[in-house]
Amino acid sequence: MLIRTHTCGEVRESHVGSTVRLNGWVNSYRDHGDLIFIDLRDRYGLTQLVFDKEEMTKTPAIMEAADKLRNEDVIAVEGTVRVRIGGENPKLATGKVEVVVGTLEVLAKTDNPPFLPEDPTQDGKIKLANEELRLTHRYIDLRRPSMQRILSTRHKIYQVTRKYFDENGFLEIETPILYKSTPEGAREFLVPSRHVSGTFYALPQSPQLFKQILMVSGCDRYMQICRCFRDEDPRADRQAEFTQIDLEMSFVRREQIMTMMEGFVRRLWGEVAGVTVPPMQRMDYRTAMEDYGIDRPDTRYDLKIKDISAFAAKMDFGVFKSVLEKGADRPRFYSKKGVVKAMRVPGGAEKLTRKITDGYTEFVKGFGAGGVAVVKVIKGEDGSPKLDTGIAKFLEPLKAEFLALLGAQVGDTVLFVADAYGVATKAIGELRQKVARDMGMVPKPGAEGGPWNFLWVVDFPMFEKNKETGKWVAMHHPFTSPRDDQMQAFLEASEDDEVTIEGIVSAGYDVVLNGQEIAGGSVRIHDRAVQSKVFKLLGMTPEQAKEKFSFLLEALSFGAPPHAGVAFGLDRLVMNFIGTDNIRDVIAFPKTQIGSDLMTRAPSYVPDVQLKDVHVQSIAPPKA
RNA sequence: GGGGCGGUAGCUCAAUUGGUUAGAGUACCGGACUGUCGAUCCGGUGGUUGCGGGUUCGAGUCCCGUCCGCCUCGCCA
Repeated sequence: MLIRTHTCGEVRESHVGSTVRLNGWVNSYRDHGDLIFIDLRDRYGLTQLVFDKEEMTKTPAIMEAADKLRNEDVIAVEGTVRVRIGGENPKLATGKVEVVVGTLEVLAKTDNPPFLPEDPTQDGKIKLANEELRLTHRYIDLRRPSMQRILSTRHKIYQVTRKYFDENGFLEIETPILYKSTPEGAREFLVPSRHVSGTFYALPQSPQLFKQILMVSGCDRYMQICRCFRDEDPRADRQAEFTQIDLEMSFVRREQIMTMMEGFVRRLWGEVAGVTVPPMQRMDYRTAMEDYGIDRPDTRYDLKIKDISAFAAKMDFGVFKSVLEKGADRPRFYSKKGVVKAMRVPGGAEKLTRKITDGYTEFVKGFGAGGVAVVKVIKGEDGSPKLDTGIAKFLEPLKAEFLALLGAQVGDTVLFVADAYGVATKAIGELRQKVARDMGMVPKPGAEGGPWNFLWVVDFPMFEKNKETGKWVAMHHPFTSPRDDQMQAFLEASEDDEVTIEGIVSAGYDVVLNGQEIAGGSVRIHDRAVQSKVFKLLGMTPEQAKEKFSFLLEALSFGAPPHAGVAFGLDRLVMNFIGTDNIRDVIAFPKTQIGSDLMTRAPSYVPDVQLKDVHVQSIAPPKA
């Protein structure tokens, strides 16, 4: 075989006159009979090859072989670099030169490929094949230049991550993939044991407990780029199998680990995107929920939400009145109290047509809310603001107060959602994001010059009530510590003191980037008594806690240092750098919505003998 | 588990809204061509319209079921 001396991306004018060998795939061919051009591709780029009959008088067989070359054949060539005779191709980095082939070796002929690994063009003349087809033949799809760029960006992130944490004294330590089942939170993937019939491992949702135990082990600073598994339905930005940058530090409190994380974010964006990340803002959970209706606010646009319940109570509008009257008045975050929330949309009067705002009602219904009330502020005949459409007549008697309350001006639309606190908050929070998109207020970061808005969200509640069971569940996870100044109150709180427990704030923190959670973590509990109390509040008996987490509780009782940690969603980091909304784009071999790998056709049926080995019997009907 | 969208040559899409033999571009096959770079020109092959039922004189089109893919609600400690 003609082993390559250069890649297809590096041949330049400086190579003119020299003999080179190239290996790669036929990207395209232009056959003029006795003159054939081939664009040869590898992951570094394209180089034009020329097969010229006049130069092949001694080896005419090469012309015949070149004539038969087709897209995606794999070849090796040896030839001479020269300046292009037909003029430069400015689209290619190698566009000033070409290689006149003297020797051709066909390394592999291809069958007619189901699609060609071409990136879509701006003009729409080249379109991507179906994702389904591309995933089935992912080996072809990954040849696309943009997929190669994604894989290399991902690689770069791995390298910067390891370098940063290595420089800061972190040890990279692998934790088991065959984990203990701890069925809190996400549904787990189970793996049956062959040695002990009837028992199962679970694949880790995260290496949470092992990394805490590494702290007890004196490892002091740990990191790992690890695969995590959650057997829940996926979304455009969620896969059952995903990658985290996982870490944990000993002898720190919240401030120290947040500083370490910010340093990482700054390094990563600096090295991968050439972006200087300013000091990150902080927002407490309560403010996020009140002003943005979500725990991961997108601060690239303003569109703040305002609770106008007190004002709305003065309106003679039946819908608002009945909402405000219904619902138990519970004091904190998950109050069932009826509220009226409003959002002023600057410039909305023109852009948000009746059709669009009608759509908003359908939209919020999806989140359990009844609908969206609308009012427009238009210019009256005397030039002063006038309320128009929707609920204008109900607002008219309180117009001045209303305009002042929301700072509404001519040209604005104000949208209202009235419902129980939790429903209204969620609905208008989601609506806020939709309105921002509809209004064209969401700039794309990176290439389009939009901002990278990083934000810490802190001071989450420790616990929330499960809507169905009415039991306490940990908002983050049950190993999260109360904030230091809350510890005393937490330990002293009686279990049935719901008001106090609901008000306990944790030492957790999330990193939010442009409305997306990219990392989350917390100071952990390192005191066995605190951990036991959390388990108890979550409804676990001491026996159950012991059965599930005895190793943790024991570890905590044998000298556990104060520690804290974080996990970054690596796939989402890549998505941000690449600018895609599709997580499958940034994973080499992703799965579909029902968890199948279209290329390998996993999952698959296995022979009964294999099941018998692991003491499992399938209750599913046999399938051909 | 719920809601929505989609599946037509290898690929990307059409098919006058139920009406003749399901078309086009591209890919592929054959031919021509020495300066192309989306090469061009000429000719050709290629379809159980995802699958199974039903309605109808007649179904790619309507109905039911099913499979697959995507988006989404729930879910994701």
